[in-house]
Amino acid sequence: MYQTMVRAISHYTSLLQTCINSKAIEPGKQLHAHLILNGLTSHAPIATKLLNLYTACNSLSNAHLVFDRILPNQLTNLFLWNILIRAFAWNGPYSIAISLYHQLLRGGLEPDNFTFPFVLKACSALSDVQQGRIVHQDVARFGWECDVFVGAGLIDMYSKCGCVYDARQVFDEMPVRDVVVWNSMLAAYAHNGLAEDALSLCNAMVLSPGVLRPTVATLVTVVSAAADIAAVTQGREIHGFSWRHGFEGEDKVGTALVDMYAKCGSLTVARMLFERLKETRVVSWNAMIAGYAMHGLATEALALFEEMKREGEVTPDHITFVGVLSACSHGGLMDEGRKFFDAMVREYSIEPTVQHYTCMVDLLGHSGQLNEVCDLIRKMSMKPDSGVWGSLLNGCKLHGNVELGELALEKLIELEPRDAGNYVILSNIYAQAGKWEGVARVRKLMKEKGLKKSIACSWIKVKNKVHGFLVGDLSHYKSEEIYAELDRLGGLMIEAGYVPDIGPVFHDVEDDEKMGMVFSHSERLAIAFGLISTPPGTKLLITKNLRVCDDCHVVIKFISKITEREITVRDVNRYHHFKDGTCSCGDYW
DNA sequence: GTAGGGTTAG
Repeated sequence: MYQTMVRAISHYTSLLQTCINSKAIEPGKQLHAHLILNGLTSHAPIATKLLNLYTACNSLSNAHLVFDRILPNQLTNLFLWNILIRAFAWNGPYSIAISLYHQLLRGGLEPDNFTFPFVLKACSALSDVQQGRIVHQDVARFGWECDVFVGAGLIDMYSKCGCVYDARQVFDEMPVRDVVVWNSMLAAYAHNGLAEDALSLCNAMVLSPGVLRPTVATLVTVVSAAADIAAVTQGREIHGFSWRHGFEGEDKVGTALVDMYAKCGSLTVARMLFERLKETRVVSWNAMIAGYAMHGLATEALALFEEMKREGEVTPDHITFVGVLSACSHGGLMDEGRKFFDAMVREYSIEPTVQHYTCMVDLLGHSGQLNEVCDLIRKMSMKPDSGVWGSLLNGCKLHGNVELGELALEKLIELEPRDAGNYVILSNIYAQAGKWEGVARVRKLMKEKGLKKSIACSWIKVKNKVHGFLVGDLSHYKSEEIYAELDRLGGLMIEAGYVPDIGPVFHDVEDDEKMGMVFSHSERLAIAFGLISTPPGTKLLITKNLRVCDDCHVVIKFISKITEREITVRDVNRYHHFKDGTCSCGDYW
């Protein structure tokens, strides 16, 4: 009798394995029904296969059902728990993974080095750091802190919850770290806006005596960190490093490099690397298209999109269209933008996301079709976010529409009440329209809420050192020469026909700022420093944390002509390439 | 028999 049952179980497990291999859920379900009739579902080998089948086919309610029928004596089988928790941690609902974990503990079982990474993944997916900390305590309680898999899981959990210092603490306390632990920590920095820390940790990793070989993931992470802060020098170093270490054929690294060079303004290099990629993948096309778009090179972006369609090896996805639409938006190509938006929905059956709507609002807003913007916003299937209202507000600023600007700010206050930048834009709209009482009202509102405009700051890298400048900054060791250079250029500019435009800006500055601050805006200081510190003809790259103001934009155009320099300013919104008195944005930003 | 990290937009 016992022999027969063992044979039957082995027979069914192999049948189920066939179903798992081919993800054949229907035959699997028939087998399951058969097994229920024969009372075999509670046997661990069968239950395991059924669980595997349903998780492989993403049929989690069935998996749960199987689990519930497992005999009480099988509930001590940790392996079964682990694969069930894994199923929910990977596919959701994530909260079920967590409640199963607690159920497991209540049943008196001890989680192991497999359980923790799974349940931590569920915490990450929910960004639930409280739950994550509870699990962390359990990790310590059960003595798994030194396990590299568990450690990487903890670092990743803290990182995804935005607690990068907790992640670092876990990292520091690990006695032995493998390459994935390092990669997790690099990613934690990179994804939490600490690109500089990611880059220096990468240096430490490469130099550390453990001789850890970086992996594709290491390089992809740090290249994208360099891209985030437009650190072209470090990006180039990593590029060289990856070539020397045999990663030149790795397309994923290649794509990250395409993105990095594009973000650093070297579009020719980006394109060259793009052409050298071996596989055709949609991410690579997207990176290149978006690269052109962010520099206002709409023609190139759209030509590449057409080429992508012609080659037909990859299908455009929703991110491709964010690139295409933002190319249209930055290039002021109204009709094309509409055409692509329609094509996206009709030909490619891509549901527009809020980003696509933001591009369209930007596009329509720039060309002054503000009523159409309102129609579009009404038609949206989701709640407009701050990006959408912010684009509308910017459109109102460009076209001096006070009423709609007020509406947009109202919505923005609901969504991000502490963002001073929005108030400043509305205040500028009032100022342009000569409505000084409106300016005063906004200022009062900001004061009541205790909001301060964020301090403008610009950076420039000269000889591998980053120099930062605040508005009106006098702290730089070359301050005197910087202001002298600005004075000298100011004279030349006026000769060339420059008329300062400080009207709106005067009403836009902080109360404690003095009139005339516009002459010492941070980007001008950074540019002047760049000019006096580099040989003639050197291109300058400046990064700014806010938008470039109207007057600075005019001034930089003059400077580019007078000094015969190419100047790139990467503001919070886009890139401006100044050359020979014009800007790539076509004065349109 | 189960496991951790990575690229494009915003």
